[in-house]
Amino acid sequence: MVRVRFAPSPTGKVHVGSLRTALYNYLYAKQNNGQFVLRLEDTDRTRYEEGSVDSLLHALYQTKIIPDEGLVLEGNEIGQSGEYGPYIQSERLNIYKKYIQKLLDDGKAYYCFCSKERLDDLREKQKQAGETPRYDGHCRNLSPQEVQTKIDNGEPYVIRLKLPENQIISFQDVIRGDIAINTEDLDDQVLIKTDGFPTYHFAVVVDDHLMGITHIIRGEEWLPSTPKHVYLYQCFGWEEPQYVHLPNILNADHKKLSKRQGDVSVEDFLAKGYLPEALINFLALLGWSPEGDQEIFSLDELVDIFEPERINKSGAVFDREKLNWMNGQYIKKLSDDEMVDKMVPFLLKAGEISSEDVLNKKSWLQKVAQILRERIDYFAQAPEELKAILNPDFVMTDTEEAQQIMAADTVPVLYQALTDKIEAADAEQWNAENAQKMIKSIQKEHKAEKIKGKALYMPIRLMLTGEMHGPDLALIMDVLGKDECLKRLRAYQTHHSL
RNA sequence: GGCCCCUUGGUCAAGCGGUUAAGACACCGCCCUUUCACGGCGAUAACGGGAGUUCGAUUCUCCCAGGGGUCACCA
Repeated sequence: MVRVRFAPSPTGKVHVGSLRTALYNYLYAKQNNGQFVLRLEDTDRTRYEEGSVDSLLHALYQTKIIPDEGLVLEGNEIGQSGEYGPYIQSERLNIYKKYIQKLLDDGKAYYCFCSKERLDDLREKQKQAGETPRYDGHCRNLSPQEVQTKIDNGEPYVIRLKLPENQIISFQDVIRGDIAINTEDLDDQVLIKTDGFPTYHFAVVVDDHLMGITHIIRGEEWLPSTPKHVYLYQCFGWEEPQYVHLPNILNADHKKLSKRQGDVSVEDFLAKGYLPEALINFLALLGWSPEGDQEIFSLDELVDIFEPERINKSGAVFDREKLNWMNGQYIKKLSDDEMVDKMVPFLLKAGEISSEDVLNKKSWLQKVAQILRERIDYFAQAPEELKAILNPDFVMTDTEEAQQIMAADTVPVLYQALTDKIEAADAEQWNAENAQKMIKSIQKEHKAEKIKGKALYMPIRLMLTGEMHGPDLALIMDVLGKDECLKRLRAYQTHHSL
């Protein structure tokens, strides 16, 4: 039975790198009919951020990386489900107490009364001497009596792991193979802090074992401390899990992707109108690739073809361009209704449409959405893309080229012809097809003036939208409607006295 | 600095001793087209370096270099 877990800390919004870790865990669990557990590692109360559990759950549920066990969403409430709870580490303090006692009894851990000042001082001296900062074992061999006296005196203490000297600890990583580290290069890690909370290194081992976790799929930054975890498993006589250390996700500068450099949280990407499916698809292929050339995969397909053995060893740069492309692929496949649903919030927020429009102009919105579909990578681009069409108070582009086009002596003729046609048009029959016919008929009727091609379309485009570029003119006219077209034409005329 | 991990085009990557070293994104060019976008076609572009092993190394071994991670009572 495969059991995996995703165990983030509630320290803010969920990072896309974390989402990838969660995804790989999820994929592996699903393809093996195992369980995907969500546990909260909240042993550092100083870093706790309000609301992060909420955003964690929502990020996971929106992207469909839904936990089978542990922290789950029950309706809109956060709950815990499963037989191995509690799944929040701060609720498991008594459990850690029990297991640390066993370590203490076996002489595998010891009390340490060193003050923060002494430790800082020590570290500083070691650094200056060019040595690797490391605990010097000051309290390693205190007698039970000394320990008892200090505890009775109320001296604060931590409990440290008593690492054996000069011993090789080795383990297997599914991606990287054999890894061996000498305990001389490791520190007597603090297991229990002064406040009685466990550190990550202790809690993770106890919990993973107690929760029956078989595979630990996590970020590469944990690789150097894994020997400590392995040693703890050995101390307890527990079966070690399989380790899978994922390569980092990098910035363009090849540094670890960090919050300092733009948006990196799942929430940010979704808020920009990236589709959850696309984000998942992109993340899945960052650091892993299946056989073959296919690149667009649903979550279910990913479950089928995921192979941890094919995960790459080296870090992968998070390429926004490729994500944009992929998201665009997903947008192109959206239905009209889905397009409208996704697009509307962004247009509303930008004030390009009103909530009345949303209620009353469904088919109109669908036309707008169709125009939009092939033109954006993510929905936050929608207002800008549609601005020239939706905003009646657009500003005319004043490039030299545009001015030249509008200075042509065919423009007044064209203006008049178009205005006449539109006025004569049946508002009931107003659509893209008829708009196109209108333009074509102008071309036919003004062969003599050579009003065709660019000289025909570009002035119309400029008069109606103020822009030289944009969607098909007939589509624009359709969306604008008869009255708005006339209004814009006349506005142009009054401003430029044709 | 110690330790650990990594190293194929700008980016993601395939490759697992013998290949004209895939494919995708980006970039550039052409086509489609009233413009832009979409789409289609095409071009440029890579095995970090040095020793081995081998008939033959991108692929195996070692060394070096470069990059990253980690050295907390943070995870």
